[in-house]
Amino acid sequence: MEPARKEEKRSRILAAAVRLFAGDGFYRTRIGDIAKTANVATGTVYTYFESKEKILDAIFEDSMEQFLALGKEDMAGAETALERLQRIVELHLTNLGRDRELATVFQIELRHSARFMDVYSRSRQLREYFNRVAAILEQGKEEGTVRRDLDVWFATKALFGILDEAATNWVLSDRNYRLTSDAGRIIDFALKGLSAG
Amino acid sequence: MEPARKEEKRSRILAAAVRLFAGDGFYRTRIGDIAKTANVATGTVYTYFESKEKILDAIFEDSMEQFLALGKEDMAGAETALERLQRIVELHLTNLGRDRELATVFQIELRHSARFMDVYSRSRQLREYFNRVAAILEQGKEEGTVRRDLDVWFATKALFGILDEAATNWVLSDRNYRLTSDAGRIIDFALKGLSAG
Amino acid sequence: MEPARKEEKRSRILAAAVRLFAGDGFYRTRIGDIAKTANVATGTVYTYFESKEKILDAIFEDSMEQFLALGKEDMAGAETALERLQRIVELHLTNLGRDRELATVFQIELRHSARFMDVYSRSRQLREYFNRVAAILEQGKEEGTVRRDLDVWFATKALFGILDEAATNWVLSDRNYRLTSDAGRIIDFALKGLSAG
Amino acid sequence: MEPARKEEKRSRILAAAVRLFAGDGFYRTRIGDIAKTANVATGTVYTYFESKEKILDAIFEDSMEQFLALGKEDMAGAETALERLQRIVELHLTNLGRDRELATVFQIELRHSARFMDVYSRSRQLREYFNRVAAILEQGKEEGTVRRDLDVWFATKALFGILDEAATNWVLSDRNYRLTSDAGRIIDFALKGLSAG
DNA sequence: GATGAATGAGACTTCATTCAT
DNA sequence: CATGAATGAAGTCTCATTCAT
Repeated sequence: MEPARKEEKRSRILAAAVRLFAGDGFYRTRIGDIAKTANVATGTVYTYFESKEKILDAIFEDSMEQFLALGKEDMAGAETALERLQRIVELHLTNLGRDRELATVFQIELRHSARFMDVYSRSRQLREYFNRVAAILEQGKEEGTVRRDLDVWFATKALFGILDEAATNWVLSDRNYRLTSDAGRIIDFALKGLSAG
Repeated sequence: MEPARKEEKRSRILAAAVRLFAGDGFYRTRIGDIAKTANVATGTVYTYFESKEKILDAIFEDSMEQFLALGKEDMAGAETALERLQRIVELHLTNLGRDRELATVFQIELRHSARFMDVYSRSRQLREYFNRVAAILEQGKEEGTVRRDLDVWFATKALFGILDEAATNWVLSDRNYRLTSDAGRIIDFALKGLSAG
Repeated sequence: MEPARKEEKRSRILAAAVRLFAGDGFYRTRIGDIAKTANVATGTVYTYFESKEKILDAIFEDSMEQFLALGKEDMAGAETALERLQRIVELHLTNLGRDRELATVFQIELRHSARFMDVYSRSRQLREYFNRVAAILEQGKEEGTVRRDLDVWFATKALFGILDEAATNWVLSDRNYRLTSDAGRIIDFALKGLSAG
Repeated sequence: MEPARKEEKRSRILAAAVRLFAGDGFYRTRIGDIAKTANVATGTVYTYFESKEKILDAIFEDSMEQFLALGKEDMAGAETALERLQRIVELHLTNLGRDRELATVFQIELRHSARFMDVYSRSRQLREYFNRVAAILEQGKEEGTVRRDLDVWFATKALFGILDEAATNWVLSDRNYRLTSDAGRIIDFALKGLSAG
């Protein structure tokens, strides 16, 4: 089979998995159902993925890779740290907000167990993402737009926590709003904090 | 059997479940193992809990209840919004930081699936917690220590996101630090934000 | 506890068992439910009966005993074989038709497995019953009202088969009719058969 | 897998189930034992049957279908109602008498509970059987060989009751006789009844 | 490479029975 | 005698994975 068709089949399996994981959860989704949804035979899934867990891994990796690539493009015109921060926040939200099912997998299904969490939190891609945010904050310090005494690594995690909470809330929400609509408030909070001073 | 002994057995089962859920994950933990760890027979677990999921529910509810009760006591001496905020942040971290296994269950195992997440995120206790934080921020607005234009509900969630991320990082971390040591940075970040201005 | 109260408790358990066996079937009925229905504790059931199966046995035996006793009384005025036959058929139907739940247990639940069937079919009481019917038929032969060439034992079983089928049909029927209303047709069929000659 | 091999495997499972249900009873037979006896893995049973109860259903349906088909063939040469009656009685007994284990399942295991009984007694196949017998009796009325005042439907059930009782007795009997040997007595009884007149 | 029937280990839950109180 | 919490063996069904075709 030519590579293009193979790749296409792999994608179909991955797409089916996202759909089903989001709907029924990782543990309740059966490989057979993924196969059926992807219009392949059960055994075929194993031609593309070693195990059910590896499918989850692949969803994470593929999506992160794509997200990081998008990030590179998207950052092109942004110069100042604040512009860049705004961009990266918007990208984070746009990216997750584009596909609720994928977002569900990211916000919930990828966090099944300590083992999973551990693997993902140590992943090259997530570290790369954190490094980019941290770099922006460092740049801000140099520019004088970010306060000198800020613990950059801590702030990076804090920002991630806020974005993550926003995304999870969106995924679980009954209301029908766009996730990106949170961008402004997130930036505002992150920059100025709560205090009146 | 006198109530005290019954209660004690229930606690033993719950404690065993926390230990095992934290170690092996919810799905990989067998009821039989919980029973063995709690020194009761398998069937006994079902005298106290309808199902494995109900055990998870009970861990959540008991711990949240205790946390909320603690919150009430602990807030006693705190008058100003900022004092109270400080207290509640410390309480959140102290409470989770006290027991790494329980924290693991809270930060990871309780987030198994959209269904679970949904149930927990809509729980009376979590809402009560959010309401308390929101009330503090409102108080701050009245005192003039919190800026007027702040979206209180959003800020509550953002703060929770930061605390949650800190807790999850602590749970997954190899380093041996006290979770409460993050309190200062969290307060600092939450109050002042990133920006230099 | 005085004997009367003991006996009464035993009866309550038996009555509860009949009700539940008829409704849910023997295997699906739990001892605990029988106890609850009888207003005693689970363990108490075991003071009166060795096991769940023994409860079934007791239902069979008690009811058969009562039926046979009734038979003796009831037969009093009947002299001729045909009168007696008529009486015994009516008694069979009246007795089962009186209590649909007990009838359900007799027609269905007592026939659970070859082992059960075997035990009941060899029971002293059932044999006694068959003997009485056979005796009536023998009497009929002597009187000249029953044909000489009849295989009495076979005819006894055949008659029982007809009664049994009628009872089972009644138990399973949706229609609301009295089981005794079959008596006439049964006697008619048994006496004259199908044939026109 | 070609259909023939699939069908063969299904049959093996069914045959194993008949053997074990007859020997140990439905409730005491484990799916794992059926599988072992049929030389397949436990899970394989579930490829062919949804549940243990469905296996029992399949035994009933397959056997009844075969019985009805046999009935059609066998009736070919019989013209008069009495010939046909004779044939159908013989067929009933031959069919059950051919395989004691299958007969045990039919006479005992299929009658587990009111629910089961209900389902089977309302089955298309059993009704078809009753209809055939009833049609024969009607034919007899027209021919003048069956008495005009006979309640045909009742007589059908009565005849079935006699056959059923004979079959059950055979299944439970220690003596080693052929079930068909009851045919003559059944016909005799059914035609002429008990009475001397 | 693709298929999907077969595998069989595994786990939750049930419930008859026991026994300390 | 009565209680009912505790026991733990048992069994159905599931499903990730394999492999012969």
